[in-house]
Amino acid sequence: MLKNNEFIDKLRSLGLRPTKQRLKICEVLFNREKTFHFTINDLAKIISEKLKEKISLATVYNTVHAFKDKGYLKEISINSDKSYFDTNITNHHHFFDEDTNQLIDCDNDDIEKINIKKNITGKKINSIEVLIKVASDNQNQN
Amino acid sequence: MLKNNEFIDKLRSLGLRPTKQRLKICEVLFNREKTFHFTINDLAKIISEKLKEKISLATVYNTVHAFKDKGYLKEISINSDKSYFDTNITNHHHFFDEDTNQLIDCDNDDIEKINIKKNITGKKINSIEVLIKVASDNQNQN
DNA sequence: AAACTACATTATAATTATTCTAAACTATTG
DNA sequence: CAATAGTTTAGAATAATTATAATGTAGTTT
Repeated sequence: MLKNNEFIDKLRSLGLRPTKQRLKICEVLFNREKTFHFTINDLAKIISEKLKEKISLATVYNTVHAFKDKGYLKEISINSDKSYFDTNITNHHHFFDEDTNQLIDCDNDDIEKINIKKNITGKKINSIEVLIKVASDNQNQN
Repeated sequence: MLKNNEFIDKLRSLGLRPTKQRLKICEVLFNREKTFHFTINDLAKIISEKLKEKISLATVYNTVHAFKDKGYLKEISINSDKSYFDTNITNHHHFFDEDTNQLIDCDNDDIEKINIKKNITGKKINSIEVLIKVASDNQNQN
């Protein structure tokens, strides 16, 4: 359970002012056992249900994007009409359960190192993301 | 250069009626040397510029989704406000150039086989997609 | 601590991507 | 060629996200 002061320091170190709203959002996002995968809408819903005072949807968007830009959150590549974010900012990959539309972290140790033999000239690799789509192991699968 | 008859046969084999609109879209998508990465909007623009007769945007959506559902197109997972599609339906991976927002096919031989040691129980793996984000190789990179 | 300034928050409007609707149209089958 | 099931269409509807511009607040200066 992180303390408020820790969030204040963290935000300051990122060059973000520790406002009331941002601290609340930190609590919701980072006071968890497991990493958290969410859409802006998920987050807004949690906030509006848990918290007495409301936070404007625009602020939720602003905050999530500020956190992402500063590397405090990670955006995940799945094809979806919404954007997914992840509180786990370490290099890791994902399973995507097509039955339930759920994202599941994939331990880095569970995938053998990915070796890219050829790169685009003049470019450096910023990230390598693997998305493993899974579905229930039945017949008549599409 | 594929002939109209080939598209007609292909569509029939997929259980899709070969309509005038679908055949035009086939020409735009599949009469190319290289595989083609596009958004619906890209495609709609090409159609409206190249073709005399217009195709309704709804039809472009319908067609692309029909093609995708039948496995004649592939949808690519990148984080974006739009969906990207690919005329290359074989198993392959992508580079995403963050400078230009361009998708580039990654030859399967250019990535060593990806070994997943642990899977989700009761689920089968439908696909493994790797997205390698690259950007220009300068200092002061974010 | 008052005043200042740059950054944040807010409600709302605007925009963008996509899906829905229901009427008109057309490919296929008998 | 008539019937019908699948398609196309324009436009409305929805959903996610971004822009706007006024108000508020954190951090700094005096």
